[in-house]
Amino acid sequence: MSRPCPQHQHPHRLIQQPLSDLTDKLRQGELKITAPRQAILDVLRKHSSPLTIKEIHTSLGKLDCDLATIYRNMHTLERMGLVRRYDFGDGAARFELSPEEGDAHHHHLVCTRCARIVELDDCFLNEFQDQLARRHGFTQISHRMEFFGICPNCQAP
Amino acid sequence: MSRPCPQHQHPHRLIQQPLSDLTDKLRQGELKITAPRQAILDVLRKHSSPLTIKEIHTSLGKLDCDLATIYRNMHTLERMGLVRRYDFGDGAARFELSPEEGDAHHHHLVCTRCARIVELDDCFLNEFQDQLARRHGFTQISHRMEFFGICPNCQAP
DNA sequence: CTTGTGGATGCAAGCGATTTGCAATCTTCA
DNA sequence: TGAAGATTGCAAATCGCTTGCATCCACAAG
Repeated sequence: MSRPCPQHQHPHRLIQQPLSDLTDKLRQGELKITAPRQAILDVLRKHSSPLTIKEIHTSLGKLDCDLATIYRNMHTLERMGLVRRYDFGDGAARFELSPEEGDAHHHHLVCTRCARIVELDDCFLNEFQDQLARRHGFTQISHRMEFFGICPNCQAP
Repeated sequence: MSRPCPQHQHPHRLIQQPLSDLTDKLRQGELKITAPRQAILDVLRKHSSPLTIKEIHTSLGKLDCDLATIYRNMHTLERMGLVRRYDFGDGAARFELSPEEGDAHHHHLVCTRCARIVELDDCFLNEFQDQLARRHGFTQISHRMEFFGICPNCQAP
């Protein structure tokens, strides 16, 4: 569903080797392995919570690539299913590495004071979405859901 | 919680008359009753689904006030609790009149093709939020949740 | 190892939504 | 009616993000 062009299989991809590394997945998606690309994935690997483009950019440090490059890459990686996009409603998209194949997606609990992010368990909305589909005749139902609050550290003493 | 300056009660507000009209609520919030303000509320009253700033602006028709005025007013009205802000992820905030006092808030099911919006029933997340609060020590938990899909009319025949 | 080709990048300009500074205007209460 | 402060209009600025274009680089074919 998020894998592009399955009909244009290149020879080396017919060998179904285990794809343990993100680099392999890049190759599998016909993407060139470039320095910015690898660096971005490294940054995401090092962080557990979703990062904004700006945060990714500063985390890149010495490999100071253009913001446009990061924006373009996030689109590409998202289209490939390697990263997941979140929207916490503050106007800046956030990205994190997709959960391992087969894992359900999850949601977040965000502290509105310090921006600390708690990753919640698997999503429980599948059944509800099925209900919605039946009741309203919609197909391909998806959702966005995030929780906000004030974390223990930020509550007045 | 969203009512500002309760200590500066003006005489006429001490008479607890029923506030049937939004105009009264404006007055109660120490807001001046201006033409743009009334017109914006009229527009929202006439529409059942959330409107973007642009939609509000064109709906205003002959009372063609500045976009900045609408933006500023939406902030003010939101802060007063008179309107509610929604974010469907397309980069434009949407607003609708707050549900009547005591009514639970609701969520939306948005068609990603024609933008048709189905208003869903009362929200069922209160209990889950309480769990979150207990488990993670957060307070004042709120959430955003919207559903997306393809409505019956937009599905290929 | 050299090379051709298309994808990828950097740079700068552009875009849409939203915000803000400021002077002029209007609502409201005394 | 008049003063004080809120509100508006206008224009410029911001912010996140996108795009056009020339250059560059990864990579596989020779």
